[in-house]
Amino acid sequence: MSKQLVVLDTPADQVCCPPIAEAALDAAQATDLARMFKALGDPIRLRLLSRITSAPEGEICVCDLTGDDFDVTGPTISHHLKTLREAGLIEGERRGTWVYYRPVVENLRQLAALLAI
Amino acid sequence: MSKQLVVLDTPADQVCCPPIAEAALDAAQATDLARMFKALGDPIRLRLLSRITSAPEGEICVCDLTGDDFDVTGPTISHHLKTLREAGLIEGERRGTWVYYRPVVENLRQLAALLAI
DNA sequence: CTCCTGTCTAGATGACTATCTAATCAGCCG
DNA sequence: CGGCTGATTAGATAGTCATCTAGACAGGAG
Repeated sequence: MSKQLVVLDTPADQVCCPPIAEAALDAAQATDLARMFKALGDPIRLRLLSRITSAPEGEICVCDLTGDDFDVTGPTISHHLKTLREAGLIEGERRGTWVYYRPVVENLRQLAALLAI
Repeated sequence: MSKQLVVLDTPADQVCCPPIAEAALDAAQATDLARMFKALGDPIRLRLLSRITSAPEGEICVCDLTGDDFDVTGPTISHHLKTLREAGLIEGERRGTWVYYRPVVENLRQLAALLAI
């Protein structure tokens, strides 16, 4: 089995929807959107996302995320990054030795718009 | 043990924070905020919140949420409402026979602001 | 008071998740 | 190639969660 390490998987693209206060979500929309919110529902992932979105260059090296700031092991960080990636909130790219992550802005904006009251 | 059914519990008041893209969240802020996002991370809760926030009167009777739209039992709906309530996203009040829920607007707005990019 | 309806709590169960250690893959350097 | 570092995957385990059924509580009607 030749499973490759594919960092750039393209997931959950373009979900939808007006603000939740305007029209009731249907089940299918809710399922997609809940996947994204669920990914935000962990303190470590939220901090990772914050570090990624606030990176000055628009992206950040994983090597800058595995420092002592988060007191979990490297594989755990990697697991959380994968969760954020599969939710469509970030995307990653390997360049030589290092892997860089950046936010998927339109999906983050969509979540923000959804909560606008 | 005289545990009363208190629908109006006051939880998680006023958490904080500039947009995640402006400054990295610290661990304490992330914990509070993740609790709210986690509550949004379930399709049924997201739909419930949508129904509540989009209710024409600004609130909605639980009896209007336990219909056939959601194919889970009444207690499960009740459980999800409790989760949303304890996360500080909605608040409820009994008036006679019925219980009404309404959104906690400032907390929803806070989440939206947090995701602004 | 007694019955009925609406809503919630309690307890059980199966599924999922966060975390770890160990192992693997990718790329660089000598 | 052989070894080194960065990052991910695999597999195990303990804890959490969504859901159900059964039972309890609140309030109104007879």
